[in-house]
Amino acid sequence: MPTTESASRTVAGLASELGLSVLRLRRRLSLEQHPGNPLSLSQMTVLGTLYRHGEMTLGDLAAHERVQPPSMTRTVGVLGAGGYVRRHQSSTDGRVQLITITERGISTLLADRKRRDAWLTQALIHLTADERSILRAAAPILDRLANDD
Amino acid sequence: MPTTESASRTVAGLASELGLSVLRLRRRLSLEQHPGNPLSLSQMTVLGTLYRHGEMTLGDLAAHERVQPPSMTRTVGVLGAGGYVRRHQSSTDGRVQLITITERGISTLLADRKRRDAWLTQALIHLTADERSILRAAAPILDRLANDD
DNA sequence: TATTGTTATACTCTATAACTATA
DNA sequence: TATAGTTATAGAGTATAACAATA
Repeated sequence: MPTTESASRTVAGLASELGLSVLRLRRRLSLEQHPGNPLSLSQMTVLGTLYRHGEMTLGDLAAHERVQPPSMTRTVGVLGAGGYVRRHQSSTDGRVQLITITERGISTLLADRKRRDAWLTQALIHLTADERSILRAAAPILDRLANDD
Repeated sequence: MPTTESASRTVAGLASELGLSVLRLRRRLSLEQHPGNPLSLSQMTVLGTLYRHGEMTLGDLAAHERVQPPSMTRTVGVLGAGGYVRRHQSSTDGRVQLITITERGISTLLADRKRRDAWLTQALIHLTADERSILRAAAPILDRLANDD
């Protein structure tokens, strides 16, 4: 029976193990973080992206989040209905919808993050400082893997 | 506007960034790895767990994968219909369903992993050796975060 | 009664295809 | 014609509630 350690010695093995780890952790994150949070993890990433990048078109937002436009239309629709984002047409191109995060979106994002990260923070506290350093170094690499073309 | 680097300096910030990174990478993995693969990432993790642990009850499998029993009933049903796993009642407890991976399940698991990991492997190749080392060290830590209580 | 697993049902996130409005 | 976004529809994966069978 292969173990994480032995399988990770090759690049392909690392890819495989990383995929499984990411899936399981993601599942746990979206379950464990939910109670009491008004927004899903997906919705929060959209708010986070808008918070960082400022005004974006719906298409750019979809591309950044790696979802298809109809999916983003829906997500933005829900966020807009809740008052977390605002949309307005571009003055130079009537087809384009520009999306911005509202004050309410920002405060919700920050508050939600706090609550949402509670258990992961708790879990991280139980790691050694070295292990946290590894994760701190790994996070941006994971992000690049998710976003690079 | 916060950046990944600045936000990660605190434990809570690390938790937040890690959560976002994991979500995005997971989304990309399940999209990019799909074409040509008969099994979903979720189904594969079940096969992987059975491959490692050998015979398991449906309940233990659900607990290990962190899903509710009805979800696992469905997943195992699909895998059983495809001939990837076999189920038989416990001889000592008529309520218990014991699940094992079949030869077909094993060969499919190994073959699927190869194809499924193709793009991630490709992405990993573009990293530096140091970056790969970080991920190699991070994978088991992520797994512990996902599985520890 | 308590436990294991199943059935019935519903929700979230995502996709593709077809469409509208604008360029 | 081509592009930006929407509407309609569907599928995968998950959940909760209620149930059946067994302990």
